[in-house]
Amino acid sequence: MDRGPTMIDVAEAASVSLKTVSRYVNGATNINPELAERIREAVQTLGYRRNLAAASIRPGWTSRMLGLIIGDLGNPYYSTLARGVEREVHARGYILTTASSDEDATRNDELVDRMLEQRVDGLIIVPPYTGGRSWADLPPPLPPRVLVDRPAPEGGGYTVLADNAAGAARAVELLVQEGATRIAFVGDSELISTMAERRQGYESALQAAGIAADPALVDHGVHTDEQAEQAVERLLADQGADAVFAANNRASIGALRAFRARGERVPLIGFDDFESAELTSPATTVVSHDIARMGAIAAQTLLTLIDGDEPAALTTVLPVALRRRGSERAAR
Amino acid sequence: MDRGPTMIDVAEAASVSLKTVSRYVNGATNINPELAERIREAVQTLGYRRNLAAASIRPGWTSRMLGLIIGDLGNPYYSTLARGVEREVHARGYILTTASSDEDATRNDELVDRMLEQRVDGLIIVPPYTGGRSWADLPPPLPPRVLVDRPAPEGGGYTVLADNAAGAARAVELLVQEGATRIAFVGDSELISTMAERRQGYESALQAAGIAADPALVDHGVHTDEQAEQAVERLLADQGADAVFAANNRASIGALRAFRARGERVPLIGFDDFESAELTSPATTVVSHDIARMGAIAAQTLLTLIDGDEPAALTTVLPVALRRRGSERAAR
DNA sequence: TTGTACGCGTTATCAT
DNA sequence: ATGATAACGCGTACAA
Repeated sequence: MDRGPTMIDVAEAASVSLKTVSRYVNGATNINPELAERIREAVQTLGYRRNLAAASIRPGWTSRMLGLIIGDLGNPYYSTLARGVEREVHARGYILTTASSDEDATRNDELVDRMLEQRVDGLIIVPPYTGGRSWADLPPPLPPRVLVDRPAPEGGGYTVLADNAAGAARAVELLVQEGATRIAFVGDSELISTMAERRQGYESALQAAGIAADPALVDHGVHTDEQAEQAVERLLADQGADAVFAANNRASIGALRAFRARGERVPLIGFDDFESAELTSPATTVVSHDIARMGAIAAQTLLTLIDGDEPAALTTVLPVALRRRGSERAAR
Repeated sequence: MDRGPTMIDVAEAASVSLKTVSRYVNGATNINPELAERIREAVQTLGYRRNLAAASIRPGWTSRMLGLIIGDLGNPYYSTLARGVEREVHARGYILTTASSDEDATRNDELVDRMLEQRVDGLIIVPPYTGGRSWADLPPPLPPRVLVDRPAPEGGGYTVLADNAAGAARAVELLVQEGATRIAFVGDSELISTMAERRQGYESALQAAGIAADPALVDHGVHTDEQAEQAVERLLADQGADAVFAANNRASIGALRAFRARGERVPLIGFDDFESAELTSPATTVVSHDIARMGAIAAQTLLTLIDGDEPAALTTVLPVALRRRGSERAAR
């Protein structure tokens, strides 16, 4: 099998030593222009291509590869996050290997192992919901790591988060202000820290409004659009909910489906924006944050660590904004 | 800097030769159980981790890394595609380095170079709209490559596509059937082959229906939601369009926005499904194909090539389905 | 079955 | 400024 021309071939073709070629390829300045020209020519005619894998095994050298592990690349939320990371790291000459953990701790651990074996220079991870190995249990040496969207189950580490509790509280506050008293909470498992925080924001806003929280109005078992639709249908029919706080975009979409199927809607506010929130009737009000920016900040934090510098903060909490579009009001 | 324990360290700790450790790590069977146990122990206590980068430079060994270059990871269309690819290659033990070209040929070429230098075992590429370097101009050795979603500008190579012309024709056919005679075409640049094909399907369906194509009803200058909104507004107001064929999901969303702003809609069919097509009123009819499957097939084709086998087809064309939801009918 | 010695493509040391 | 040579971590002839 042809492995392509190497530096040695280039050196021979240019009648120059190996080291000089290495210098040339790495952009060293102190090279005789005449030799440089010979090398350039040899590189051109031979079609020489650097072997970064070989270079990276040298002491002091790195792969200039970063790893990103998220829940599901197919989910627009995560792909937007990935895009934010990508922009930042590409600008610095890194390439990104991306992988989906499917929120499975074992899968996540396997991916981490694989990327460590591949000798990535750093890792950005959205920790899976629960379980899995603690970072501290891994044998050194370990590259820098930054957590995004959720803190690590075991805590600790550089982390970039959204202000989930405040966002949820803000949403519930507005629903109360619009006259709702029985506000349903529809979301994913409480084991996910973002969900726990949103739930907490929901509770505290109710408390602040002097409304007793009714556990029957809360559904934490929603993983898909379909489950969300059923949950909302049930909460409307059986629990007399007079407003819905949808704790993620799947829940929002499920709620909208339930409204449509029922031919009747109640005030709704969702967490996280979604592509066509403005196209629904009425347009859907959401609390949301800049996901791409969250990714970019995580990337910046990681690159700072790789440079050996100290990031500004151990935990960065991003603000959440209310995008008021109409769905928070009662029908008609 | 600590580079971590190597095979040599493990061999010493287990009082065994380097080669035996190598055998153990690579899962060879013919190993003295006693030595294997000693090695296992040493690996454990030392926290040994394989260095895949070092292994990959050996002759006959590969990086077990694949490269994926798409237009924009942030676009749900491409992230779904990426997810499809990911599923397939992970199952085979490969990791995926993903990158966005932003449809820029130069950027695309840079990314290709970078991945070749990183010695990926194969490449899956959504070719940028136009220009750039021909694959044939690259010096060998080159890993296998598969094109997805669009053929290479220079033609050739293994390619996986959707049946764009048929899909577009199907959509226009239905709009005609519903009574439309002045159907607007709203899409991105004709330089993109998918767009050219959809345009062609649009034309041929009109012709088949005996309707003269009016170039004034065609807008190929739409790259964003906003531009699509403006284009549709203009086509409705100035050109008397009585239906809209939106040639991609950005165009669909722009059309829906325009309808909303105008307070008046006309029959609409879009190309490519989008997250909340079912939530609009009426629900949006689209022609679409299984994007994740397209990615999976591209991945399978690539893996077949990597195995040294011959893929079943040089070009695979995936069927497009009509999802009828209501928006193809006239208002009220 | 196990070990020795070498090569993979690159960069760094050190002498020239 | 340039070149000979030694690593880097690993897998494989080939010998034992």
